[in-house]
Amino acid sequence: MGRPPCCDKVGVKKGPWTPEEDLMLVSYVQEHGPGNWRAVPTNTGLMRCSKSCRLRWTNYLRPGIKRGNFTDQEEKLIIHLQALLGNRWAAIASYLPERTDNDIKNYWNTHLKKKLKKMQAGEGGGGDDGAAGAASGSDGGDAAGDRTGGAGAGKRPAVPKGQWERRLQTDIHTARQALRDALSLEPSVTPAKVAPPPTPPGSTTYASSAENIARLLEGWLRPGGGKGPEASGSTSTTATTQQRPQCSGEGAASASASHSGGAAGNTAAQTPDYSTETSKMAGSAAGAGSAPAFSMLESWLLDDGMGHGEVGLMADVVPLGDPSEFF
DNA sequence: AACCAAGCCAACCGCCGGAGT
DNA sequence: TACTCCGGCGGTTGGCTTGGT
Repeated sequence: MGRPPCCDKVGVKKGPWTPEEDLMLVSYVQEHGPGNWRAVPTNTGLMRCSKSCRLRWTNYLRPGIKRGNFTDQEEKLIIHLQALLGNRWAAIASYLPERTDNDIKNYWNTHLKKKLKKMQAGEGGGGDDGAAGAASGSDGGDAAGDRTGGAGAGKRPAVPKGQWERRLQTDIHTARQALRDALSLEPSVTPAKVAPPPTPPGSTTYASSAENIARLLEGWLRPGGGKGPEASGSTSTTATTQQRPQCSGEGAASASASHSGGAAGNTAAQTPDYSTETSKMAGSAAGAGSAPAFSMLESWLLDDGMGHGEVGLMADVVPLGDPSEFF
């Protein structure tokens, strides 16, 4: 009812984030932990909407985020989960702790949708149709969102959150089965077989403090070093896939050590606790690829004992153990 | 070499539910 | 109980990049 906008539109900066802004945000989160986003712009001097800050953090600066290079297994997982859950990207993302819902959503919209369509067009198209089949069974990739909500704008599930979570829990077993099927279709696609994504050049260790981040950014901002500040607009691509993770992920890793629940911790899409991963990630950042993640996936699938309907299973499985196995 | 179209992705927008007062 | 605030989610868009002509 007449709720004011989350931030005044005047004097609020929009558009791509600059490295400086990222730095400010990361530094702030390091100090205070994520959450209380409302206070972020005022406390940091960022001319950004609180929402924008949160988004930037969760989609980009948060530790443990892997960008680009979706593996076959990830693809399959997404396809299956999408078939099961519809366009609940946050829920889907909770099964892929390294991915953000935005990333998954984008990937779905730009790649997977088409892929599935193609597969269906080519029908019978054997190959990986284990996955495709599952997806096509439900909604064929398009308009998937409608399967959930329907009501009104069709934006929300018709069921309240609690119910949705319960439903998700019951879906877990179905999901598992589907995943088992998918993976068993290609038993040869073992972690070892999956070519790890190329190691980003210069990915050594991570910033674990504001200082380090600053140092990283220094190189970043140096005119010679890549695209320079102006390119910040395109924090995208180049800077993104290579340098950014260094500063963001790790820098923030220690930050989240202090994140005391803040905003986190209610739904299935809950973000994992990164508090332990800081240094470990550094070591593994070098060449991990995604293979280990799928070892975890496999063990998750095989571990029938653990599944008492926990939501955010992967999130449970993943960060609590040894994160280094993951990244 | 220049132009155009398609693809991709980061960010924005609006809505909703939960928590707090 | 009613109201407000805040954070989260999914859909959509704008702008940059890449590929084709």
